Amino acid sequence: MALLTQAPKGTQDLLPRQAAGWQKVEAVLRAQAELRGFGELRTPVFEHTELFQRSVGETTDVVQKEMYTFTDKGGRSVTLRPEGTAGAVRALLEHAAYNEGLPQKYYYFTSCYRYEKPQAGRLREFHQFGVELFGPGEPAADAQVILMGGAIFRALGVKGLSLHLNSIGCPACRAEYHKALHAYFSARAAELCETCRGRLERNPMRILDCKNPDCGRIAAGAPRMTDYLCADCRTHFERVQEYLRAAGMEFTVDPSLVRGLDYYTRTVFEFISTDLGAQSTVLGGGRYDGLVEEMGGKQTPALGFAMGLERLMMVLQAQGVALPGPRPSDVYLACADEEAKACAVRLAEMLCAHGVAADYDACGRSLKAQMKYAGKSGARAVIVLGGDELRTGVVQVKDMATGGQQPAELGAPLDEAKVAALAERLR
RNA sequence: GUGGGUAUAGCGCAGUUGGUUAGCGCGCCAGAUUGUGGCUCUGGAGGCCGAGAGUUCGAAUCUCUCUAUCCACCCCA
Repeated sequence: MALLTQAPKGTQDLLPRQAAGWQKVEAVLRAQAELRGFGELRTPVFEHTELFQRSVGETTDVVQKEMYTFTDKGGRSVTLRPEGTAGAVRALLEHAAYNEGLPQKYYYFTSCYRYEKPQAGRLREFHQFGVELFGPGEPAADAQVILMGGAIFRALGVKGLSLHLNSIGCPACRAEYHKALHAYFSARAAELCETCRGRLERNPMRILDCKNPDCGRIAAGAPRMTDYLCADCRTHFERVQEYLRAAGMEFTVDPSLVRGLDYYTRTVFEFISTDLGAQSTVLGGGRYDGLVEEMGGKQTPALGFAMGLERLMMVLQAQGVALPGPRPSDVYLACADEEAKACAVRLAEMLCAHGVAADYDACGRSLKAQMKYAGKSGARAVIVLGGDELRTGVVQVKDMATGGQQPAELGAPLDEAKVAALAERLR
């Protein structure tokens, strides 16, 4: 197929039929965020490349091989955002929003870009809904964010998701743990797969996550982060679990749960679906208490999550959750002859001004074809306009569900008050 | 970046051991006595059979290369 008529690899169009479903889902997400005191944040699609290098981490796959980076005409290196947190932190610092008082609670809808090979649930342009909290260091914030995730899925009617929870500690206790892990895996390096032998030096925690059965077997006996947490981190993690239990939220502590972005500390979590392919995480997030400081701000506890909207839509689809289509017309104005067209055009605008969805034919179709279109498009009512109606100022309002007709007086010419009365009936 | 699968109409698919005008369903458009949808019937439009080479009298069908797409690894949402 010609390049001209094909969207770039890993991108998707949403036609009205799908977009209507997205709007519905977005409305639910927005409402859930606003219920909990979050306000919307909008940041640019591209940022200075350095922002992502610093926040996401130089050694991560995202930064090393997945970013859409280019030099603009002014010689600056900019990058299409691969995730949403970096921009949120930058905005917080740039506007000194912390001076307005903490906490700062943001939610956002973003498109994100990663140069990856597409597969099920993985695109080059994908969309996230996310939240970020700046300021709250207490485990109650972790609970709020996680419970909000659960509430979103409940509100959308998604079932069967499992919540995986872990703590990867603070830099201090994680260093201890890394040492222990490194020692453990080094002793068994020969049995590990090739990629894991590479991970041994770079990030031994990733070995825990390896799907190779041999590595999995070895990882099962590896030291657990939870056994190495310092007192503060341990207490924090226990509290989070306590609050979740108190709220009736089911979860499993998963010591192999590791996040791929460098900024995470302490609590990390994922909502995982069995209705997706290999990319089964619908929502992932955690705490990043060190990031604001790393970016040049004051030490500020923070946390958040992001959910993949394409993945969410895939789960909804797989579970047969019904979503609305485009809004059908409240009334379709069918013209029996050419003279009626001017009246239809005017009447439609008058009805729209009253909030009534009114449409009419502009393809030059026969009356029969107009009726057919009205029926197919789901119009709730039809008014046929022709010589009689124009003369008498009285129209028949046909209910498309029942087929019954009721007269309505509109006046000849059209009378504002009478049209308003009709609008009231149709709405 | 590394594997494997698949490419025929807008969508979903047939297409025999290579054989002449490439089919089916849905959808789309138009008709079925004059100003009324859904059901039914009739007709119609729409394909360089992913692209390019090769084998052959003859290729949607066999071979090779490329491209796209899907799935998986990796990684993540």
